[in-house]
Amino acid sequence: MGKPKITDKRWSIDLEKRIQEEHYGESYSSRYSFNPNSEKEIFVIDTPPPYPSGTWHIGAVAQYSMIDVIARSQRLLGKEVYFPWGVDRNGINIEFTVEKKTGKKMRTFERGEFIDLCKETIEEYTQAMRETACRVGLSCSFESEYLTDSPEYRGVTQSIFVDLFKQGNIIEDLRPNIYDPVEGTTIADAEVQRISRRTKLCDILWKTEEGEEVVITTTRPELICACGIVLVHPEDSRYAHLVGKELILPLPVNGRTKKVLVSSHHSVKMDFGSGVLMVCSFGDQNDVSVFREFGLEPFVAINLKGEMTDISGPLSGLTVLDARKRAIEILDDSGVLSSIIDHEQEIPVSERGNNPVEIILLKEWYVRQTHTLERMNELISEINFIPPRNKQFLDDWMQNISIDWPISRRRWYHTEVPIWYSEDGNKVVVPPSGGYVQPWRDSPPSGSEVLDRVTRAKLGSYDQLSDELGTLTGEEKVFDTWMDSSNSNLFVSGYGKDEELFNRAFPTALRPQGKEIVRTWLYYTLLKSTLLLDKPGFANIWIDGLGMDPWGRKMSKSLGNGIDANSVLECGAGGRTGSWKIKGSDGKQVNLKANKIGSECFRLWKACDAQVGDDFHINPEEIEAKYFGILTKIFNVARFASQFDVPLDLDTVPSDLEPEDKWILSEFGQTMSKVEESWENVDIYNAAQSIKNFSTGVFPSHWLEMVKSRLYDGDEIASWTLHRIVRDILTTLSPICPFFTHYLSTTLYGNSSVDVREFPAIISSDKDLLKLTDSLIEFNSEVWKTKKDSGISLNTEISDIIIPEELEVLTTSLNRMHRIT
RNA sequence: GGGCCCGUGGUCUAGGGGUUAUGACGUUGCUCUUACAAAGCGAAGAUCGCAGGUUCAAUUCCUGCCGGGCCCA
Repeated sequence: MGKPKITDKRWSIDLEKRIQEEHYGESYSSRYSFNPNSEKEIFVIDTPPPYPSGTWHIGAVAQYSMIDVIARSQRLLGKEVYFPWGVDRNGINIEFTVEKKTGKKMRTFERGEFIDLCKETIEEYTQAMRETACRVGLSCSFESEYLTDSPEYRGVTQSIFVDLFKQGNIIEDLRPNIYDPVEGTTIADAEVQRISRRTKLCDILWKTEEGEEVVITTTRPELICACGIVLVHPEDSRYAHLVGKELILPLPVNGRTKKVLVSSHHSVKMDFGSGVLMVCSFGDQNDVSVFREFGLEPFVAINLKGEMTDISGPLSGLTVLDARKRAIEILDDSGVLSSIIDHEQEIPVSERGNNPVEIILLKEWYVRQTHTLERMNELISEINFIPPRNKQFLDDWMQNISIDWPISRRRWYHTEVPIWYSEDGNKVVVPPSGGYVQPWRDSPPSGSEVLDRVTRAKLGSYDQLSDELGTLTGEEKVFDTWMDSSNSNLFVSGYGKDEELFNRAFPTALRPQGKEIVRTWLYYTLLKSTLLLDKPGFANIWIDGLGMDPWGRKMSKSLGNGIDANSVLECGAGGRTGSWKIKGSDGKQVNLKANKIGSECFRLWKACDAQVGDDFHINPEEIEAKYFGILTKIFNVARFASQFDVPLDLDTVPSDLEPEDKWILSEFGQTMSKVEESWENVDIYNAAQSIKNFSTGVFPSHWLEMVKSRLYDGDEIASWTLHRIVRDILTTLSPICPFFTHYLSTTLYGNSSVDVREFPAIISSDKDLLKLTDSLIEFNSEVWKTKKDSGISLNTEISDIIIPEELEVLTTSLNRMHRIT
């Protein structure tokens, strides 16, 4: 026994930062890097590459820190873990940022210049994001960082496109697509959001050829020129006589018939407005399916700039909104506007630009998906979902898929569609796999292939046939960013570059992600695995809930309830406290304050406070109040232990353990089996709870109190038991609190618990001894209570205490502990 | 309009057909006992959202309703 080796009085954020800085030094990559040639079981985690956009959302950081817990716990179980660090940098977000910064729209730039600007800008954000990643303690392979806008990553996306194209699973076609006219690009179903908005609901008088008046209710009078059919419900007796007749369009049109047929269809809502529906190409998805069902030729009413075409007569050249106003004026002037009322309506907008979208006919590239859903479901059924119920999000989404996935976009800072067209348009040139091409400014590289554009039959090599193709046109369009993101599991598992690794590592061991991107990232990734390899993409899929504000609402800018990740992680550093102003549920501002949180407390909170898959409330005040004390407690247990000499051999169990030592080792054994099982099942919550309960509960309160006098007497057996348990607690807690346990274990034992690659051996689990626990706790409480009630301090001697029969084996220690005479 | 999740002491939360329902924070009383007052040891505090149903037995299963949230149309 001597002075405590641990000199700090308690855990602090400054100490945490000091350890962190040391940790991310030279030893870092040897600690956590991935060895693909390892004999151990390979465990590849397909981490979600975050998108750098200024600040990193606290909910996402919380989620990410739990992925780190999984990575570290799998290492502890002896697996060779690849925890990649990727950054998603393609996409319209960074284009918006650059547009905002420069005050100029993308298309006013030269394309190459704009791309360079995007790259520079995103680089700054990438750096900040990496710092936060380190601050929260991620044990990623930062040294092999991948960027989705790198030539290497984009090259993989492009070769997968070529493979799928040759297979026939990628096609080009002229179809109605969802289009964002402001940003000038097609978007996919998954990128559409709905917002509530006030619109004008117009009742318009139409006339049959015979002059009978019919009221049609619509929010889109400007689309009358694109009307292909008018529908009533088949059971609506009010309008049965109209079916088969023709109505005259109430607005002038250009270059099309002025009459449309009335028919019946079950999709019509009888009680909406007049119950008569005009179907135009294309107001919404229903219109698309009606046009398809009735075999109607669509009219092109809106062009790529979002302006009305010639067909709209007097509205021609106006934007959709202006055209709507003008249409209402014209209808009013001609006396056919019977009423106009304000109406609350959900309208579809683009997720990225928040612009109302239109459905227009466009020639785009598609990944075929409707034909393969059944096979996909079969493969998905082989995957383990954590928690199982969150598979529902995927099932729901897949049930509603009815059209192919449009993958081409008319933007710039994305991966280019790697294809060139021959002068006659009948042949295409695709690049060899491995490289990255930019067809809008490059010629096809040597080794490219020439294919028939329709049949995809190989016609020969580009090197031989280049003279016969005429002037090539490079594709100008780019890919949906999900086309890149959905290769992440292939990319990190070695697809196309390390076949041996890929065979061992695929299906990828784990896909961790939030439930909000099931319909995009998860779905598209699984689609690719099915089409390309006919395999399930993953062994396990871990779907976590979302970080919500302290009152259970989604954090968003408009609600003013967001919390910045760094403000929580830095809370308490250098004596600074944290303070957050958040709008409460009643709309009033609420002030939250905390003195110290940091990464270790933050991670402990997330691990202990929410079952995976549930949405979690983030309240910094609560994080500190509930979890900092636990760190203090464990810190002090370690500090207490540090005043007793560490036995030379902690691995060999002494033969002369006292009964109380055997008992606590059994209790500990039970905890450890539960923790090991939880780590194996990727069950962070139960692992965390078990460690926490043991190390702040029965271990210090009962066992430690019982053996204190033995320890002070220099009893080596008690000291062995103490150090063995403390060492193993630190080891098993290290996935959750890596810096905290690193510091304590290094100081006490000279080895860091974050370097352990084998789960600690379980010493004992004697069922008979475990039975003692309840009566021991009860007995101790009674003695403490008795002393308290009689107003004597705990170290005062007491007599007349009878030790229960079942605790007889512990008599000596209990007598010394309570000073029973 | 549809789907999914949730509703357990003041707050957050575990659990799950069957003896007095888990834990934490907060509240409160006592205690600076050779690790720990940024702590310890006690205490109080819950008709498990409401109404039905199944059952010998429901907080747990079922139905409906109410409330909150997320997603989709």
